[in-house]
Order: sequence, then C-alpha cells, then structure tokens
Amino acid sequence: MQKLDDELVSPNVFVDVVIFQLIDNELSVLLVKRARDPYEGKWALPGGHNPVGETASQAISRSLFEKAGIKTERLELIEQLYTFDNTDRDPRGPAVTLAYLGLSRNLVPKASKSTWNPQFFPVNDIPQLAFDHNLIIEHAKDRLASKILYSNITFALLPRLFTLSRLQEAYEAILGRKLDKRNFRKKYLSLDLIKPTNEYHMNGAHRPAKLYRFNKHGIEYLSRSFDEAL
Amino acid sequence: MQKLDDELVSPNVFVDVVIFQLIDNELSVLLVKRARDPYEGKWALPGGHNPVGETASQAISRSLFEKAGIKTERLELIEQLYTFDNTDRDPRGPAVTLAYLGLSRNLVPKASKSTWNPQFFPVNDIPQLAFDHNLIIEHAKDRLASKILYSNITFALLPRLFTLSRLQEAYEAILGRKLDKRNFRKKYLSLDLIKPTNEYHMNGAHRPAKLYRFNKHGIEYLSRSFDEAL
DNA sequence: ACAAAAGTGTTAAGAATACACCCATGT
DNA sequence: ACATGGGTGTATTCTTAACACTTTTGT
Repeated sequence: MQKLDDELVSPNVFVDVVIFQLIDNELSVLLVKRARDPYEGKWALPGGHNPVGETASQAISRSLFEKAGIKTERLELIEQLYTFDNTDRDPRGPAVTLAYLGLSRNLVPKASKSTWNPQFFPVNDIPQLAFDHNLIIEHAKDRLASKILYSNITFALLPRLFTLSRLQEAYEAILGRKLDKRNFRKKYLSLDLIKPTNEYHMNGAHRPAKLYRFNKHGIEYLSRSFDEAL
Repeated sequence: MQKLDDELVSPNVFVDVVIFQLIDNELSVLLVKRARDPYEGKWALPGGHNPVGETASQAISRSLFEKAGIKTERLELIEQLYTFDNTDRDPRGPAVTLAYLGLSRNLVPKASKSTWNPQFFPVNDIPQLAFDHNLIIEHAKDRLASKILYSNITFALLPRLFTLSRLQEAYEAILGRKLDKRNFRKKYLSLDLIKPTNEYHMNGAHRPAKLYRFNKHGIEYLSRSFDEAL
C-alpha cells in the first residue's frame, strides 16, 4: 500500500455535549466547572478528548460519566449538532470539536470525581463559559426550537405521562413565546403523536388534568411541519 | 500550564465535499477517480486529509484544487453537512471525516494532477463509491431537498438570470416530483425572493420567456417554510 | 363560595390545491 | 398554419388565527 502523505498529522479531536432538560418548566443545560486548564474554574459543557480507539459516542459516554456521573443510556435522545474546527480547545495545538445535543428528563448529575461540580443552569441565565460554549448552546437551542415544530422530539423532555398544559409549557419554554391554549390543543391532537390515557393528574385546588403519552418513544418526523405560530 | 492527558492521540481528520450542480436540469455531483489506495481506481467524493495548520475550509480548498482544479471561491455556497466518526478512511487507523456540501453553477472540473479525472455524475446514476460516500451523497440530497423549501438556496444553482420554467425544473429535479406550473409561479413570486428583469430569453419556436434574478445572492431563510407539495 | 387550572367551539382570513386555455415565436 | 414552450385565473378545500366561558376540584 502506498503512503497517503508524508506527514499525516491531524488536529486533536474533542467532543462536547449540550444536555437539555426541563426543570420547573424552564429549559436548562448541564454545565460543569472545569477542574483543569485551560479555563480552569470556568463553567463549560461536559466533554473531553476523543482518543484513538473510541468513537465519538464512546468519548461522550466516558466524559459524561467522569464529569457528571451520567450514563448516556439515561439520555432519551442524542444527536450530532455541529463540528467546530480549529477551536482553541487544546492548548497544545489545533483542534476539532464535535458537538452533540442530548435530551433527558429527571437526570440528577453527580460527579464521580467531584471536582467537576455538574449542575443544570436555565438556558436563559448562563454565565460566560469556557471556549465557544455559549455559542454552541445557542446553536443547540435553535436546533431544538426548530425540531419541535416538525417532530415529536418533546417526548425526550417530558415524563412518560404528562398533561396538555405541561406539553404546552414545554413548547412555550423552548420557543420563547406564549401559545393559544385552544389552538395548541386542537393542532397537537390532530398530529396523532400522543394519545390520552385513563389517568388524571390531580394537583391542586382545581379540575384534574387528563394524562397523555407519546405513541412512540423515539424520534418521528412529521410530513409537514406545523406552523410557526402553532 | 497543566497537561491535559498523558496520551493525547486523536483519530486522523479528513474532509470530503459533495458539490452539486445542475447539468441539463439534472442534479449532478462531482466525483473523482481515486489515484491512490485505499480504494484506488474507485470513484469518490473529492476530499483529503486535514492536517494541523489548516482549517477544514482550507483543507477543502486545497483538495478541491488538487483533485478537480476547482477554486472554492467559484462555489456559490458551501456549508457543513455532517461529521462521520471512525470511518475506515485512513488505513493507518481511526478517522473522523467532516463532510461539506457545496453548490455551484457552470464549473468545469479539470484536475491539475490529471490522474484524478474529476467529473460530474447525475445523482440518480452514480456508481458504487469508495468509503461511505454513497451514503454521504444521500445525506446531501436530503439536506438540499429540505432547504429549497424554506430558503432561496436555489440561487446557488441557477444562472444569474433565469426563467421561471428553469426554476421550476430545478425544484422538480431536486424534489424528484412534478409541480403544478400555475401554483408554483403564484407561490414562488409571493415569496419576494426573486424579481423580474426587462430581459427575455429567446430559445426556440415559441414565446420568449421573461428572465428573473434573485434579490440576494446569499442564503436567506423564509420565516415559514412553504408547503411540501408546493 | 371562591380560587385555580382544565377543558371546550365558532368564525373569519389566508393558504393550498386542482384544473385548461390563450400567447408569442420560429419554421 | 402548426408546433412549442410561456403565460395566466378561479373555485374549493383545508389550515390558521383570534377569541371567552364553563367545569371540576380543594379549601
């Protein structure tokens, strides 16, 4: 076999994950406090080096577990977001960073190596982060906001049984605007993504709410995206 | 500064580009015949190694010029498509491949190192390619087909002045189905992406066609995607 | 009886679809 | 005069958007 190039030296490869979760109906993102240079002490997305011998998924699983005590099997969904090339990630030279987007419900982060101090922050109130991580989170928000308009992706953020009000609140949190209750329900029910159960959620001094569940707990795309204004 | 890891060895990094162009109203893709192992003699997307010291864009520019004599400035649009990790790209070990999508009009490929024999193939009639390049092209087709429904991306494929019939044919080629002439025109003109000129295209034994131009020669997104069936 | 969230329907405006004939030109 | 692709309008159906009151429960 012929040699490819005289010098086959590549940039280093890193992975970073944006993990979103709804906490008190607010879209929140998992951050860790960096325990090492560069940017030691700054908040950042969980991630790390992708060494030879690991796929990107494996590198993510390992980093997530080391830094936040989270097993990727506990994520409801993970997908590639964007690849940032020649970031300043690695002080020793050029780097390529593969950013992923993960969605979960109910995860409680707890670092095995406690120094990373993993925590969820509301996306509308995050500090200045290491690297270009603020930018990555913006990308992730945009991706999510566009995907809820043409898929059942909210299945990954809501509990298995949920009320229509809760679903609407999730949409409102992600889109960042209020929706009309009657129109939302009429429209969403017509999509055949969810079905009612016989259970009710009794909460406070008011009428109990019917609980619904998603038909599929995997992503499903609509043939036509629904309207912006929903 | 503290060391990151004892061993910081990353997969190799490659880039590949899917360049689409309309040729005789058919969506076509630029391929090169590999002059080196692996897959010597097989058709493949143009691409190559991304060494330290080059951004992905630079690596693409260089590979495209070496293998197809094309300068990236001649592309009307280029964007990231997807990143494939741990492909079998590099016989010497694991690799990450950054795939890009480029659109152009009128490019005539000509290798400077002629062994790569660059040529456009109709996307509906491409041979079995090296690596997972057939798959990458499918991704690229899907991306393009979805983007023509919510952006002016066709500006990058059509000549500066074009007739509505030509525009419609572009849509039909990319979507793979026929569209209604009256509805297409009414809808597209209502989007305010193009404007008529005072020029006409005289072609054969029939009425001359009015020529239009795009308002912007850069990508522009619609606030609401137009309907699937257009 | 009151407070609080759940639930429900109609109307008007706009968008999508289906569909067929005349127009301007070259030969 | 005919063949060829360019150009145009209307009626129907479906979707969206705007909007307010009744129901069920706990206290």
